Amino acid sequence: MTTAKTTPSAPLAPPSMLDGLKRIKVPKSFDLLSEQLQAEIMSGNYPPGASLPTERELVAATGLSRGSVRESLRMLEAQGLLQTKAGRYGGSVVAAPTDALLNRHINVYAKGRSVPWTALVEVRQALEPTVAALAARNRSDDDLAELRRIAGRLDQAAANDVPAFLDENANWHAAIAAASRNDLLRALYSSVSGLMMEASQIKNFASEEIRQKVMLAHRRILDAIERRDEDAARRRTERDVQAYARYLEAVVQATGGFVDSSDLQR
Amino acid sequence: MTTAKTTPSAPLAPPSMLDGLKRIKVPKSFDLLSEQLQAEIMSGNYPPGASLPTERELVAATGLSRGSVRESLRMLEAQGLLQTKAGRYGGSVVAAPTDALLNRHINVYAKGRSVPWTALVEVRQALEPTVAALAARNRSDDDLAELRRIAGRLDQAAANDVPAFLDENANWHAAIAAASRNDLLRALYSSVSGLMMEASQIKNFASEEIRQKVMLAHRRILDAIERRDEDAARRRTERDVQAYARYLEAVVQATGGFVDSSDLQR
DNA sequence: CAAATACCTATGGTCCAACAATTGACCGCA
DNA sequence: TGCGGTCAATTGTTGGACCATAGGTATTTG
Repeated sequence: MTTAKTTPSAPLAPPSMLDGLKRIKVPKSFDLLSEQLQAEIMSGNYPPGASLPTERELVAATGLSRGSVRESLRMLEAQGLLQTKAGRYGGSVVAAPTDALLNRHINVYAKGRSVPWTALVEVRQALEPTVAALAARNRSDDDLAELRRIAGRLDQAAANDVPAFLDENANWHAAIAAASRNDLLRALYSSVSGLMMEASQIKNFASEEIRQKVMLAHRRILDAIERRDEDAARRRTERDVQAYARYLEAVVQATGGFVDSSDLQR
Repeated sequence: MTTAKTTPSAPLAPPSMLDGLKRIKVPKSFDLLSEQLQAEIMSGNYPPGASLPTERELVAATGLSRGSVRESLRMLEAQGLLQTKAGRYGGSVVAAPTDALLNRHINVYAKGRSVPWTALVEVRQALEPTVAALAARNRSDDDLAELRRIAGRLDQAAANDVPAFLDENANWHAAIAAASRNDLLRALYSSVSGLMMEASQIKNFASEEIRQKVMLAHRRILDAIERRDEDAARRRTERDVQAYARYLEAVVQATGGFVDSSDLQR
């Protein structure tokens, strides 16, 4: 090393060899393989249903050990990209990511970051009016029939059966989301909605009065969806969601505490 | 076996032993462990930063082999719940799920399911007005300064530097999302927004005229955010997003084709 | 001939043991 | 005090072996 390194009196600004260097991350073998496989799959060369090579073939192709190969496969499996079957003619098959998987990941994110309850309400506030509007636009007759059935069961349960009411309410939201005919929107909305429901149950949110209001609100929205009136569906949902948000705020004020998702943790 | 099994003339309705049985799914060891660890982490007993037992301790505690334990850890790592370091005093520590991870999962979902471009637009249409409104409500002075800087660079790039323009536009959206002070909303919006940007780039969407309109729209929204005018921010964003959607529809009509996310796949 | 049955075997699932690579802490020296 | 080397615990990776699973196929059976 030259003495210039530490002498402050160096005549020229010493061009350090360090300049061209950045943080070096040593990749792990299983990371490399899993990224490679993921790229391959997402490139479209392996559509859902396509079979991956067997573990032993991957071992031969990559030069890695079977353990490392398996760790890579587990990573893709955890992301919902793969599904693995044992036995002869088994193996790993490319899978279409499911709503349930995305739901889990959103759950992990929300709980892991302790996303406050208010934030969930805000996201719902953003999504639900559009969901309703799209449902009004794209619903099928079957969707409508299903919504009617759920609304009926909701009416029945509203009077005395709180658990059933909450359950049917969840079904209601899921059904509207399905009717919107937008996979991504449905998945996102269902996740957030489910997260909130969970919180509502814990907070014992379904008073008699609330249940009645929810019921009526659903009826009005159902009406708009039936008439395929997008604007009405959107406006009515906006109103309901805002009312809910205000009510929530009042409750938070009343209980004086800050309600966050840690309440969700059993 | 009794002969009654196949005789149709059995006097009584034969109460079959099969009645109480349902489909049995044999669990894999690594699935069991990973679920157990995930439950433990999400229960809050292990907040981000907490250390998990070492692999060999887990082996001792569970009776599984180290390979199975490692496969479990890889699954959690792929979900963003863990981060593992090698070396003495290394090991697995609980991590707070990052936006990047959720982004990846949403990408996997959208591309894996070939979510059409129009669906992305719809989700954006749902999220962006609320994002803008919340940004107007919750922005800090630093947020505002950052937005101003980006708007300035956007103006500069609009005339001739399309790549820089697209880049700064992405920054703009990210900055607004950050100013909304809602982690989940920010993560969801950034993901969807990024997905759309990618598509826009490929479709060569940034004509001179469009760039000018985008610039003006941003200026108007920036103004509303500066004045902390939630309603204005929401309304203006709604208008812009709708205009964008209509423009998109026109382009789709013109090209005559159906544009879906498979265009994103290289 | 048809149906039930018994193998057959390729594939993932699991375990074990060993060694390599990594990395923070510790210690000794100048 | 600061620097460098050593140490040791922990993950990373490999190889091999055997078990469990499950679809196909041949065989037996009626």
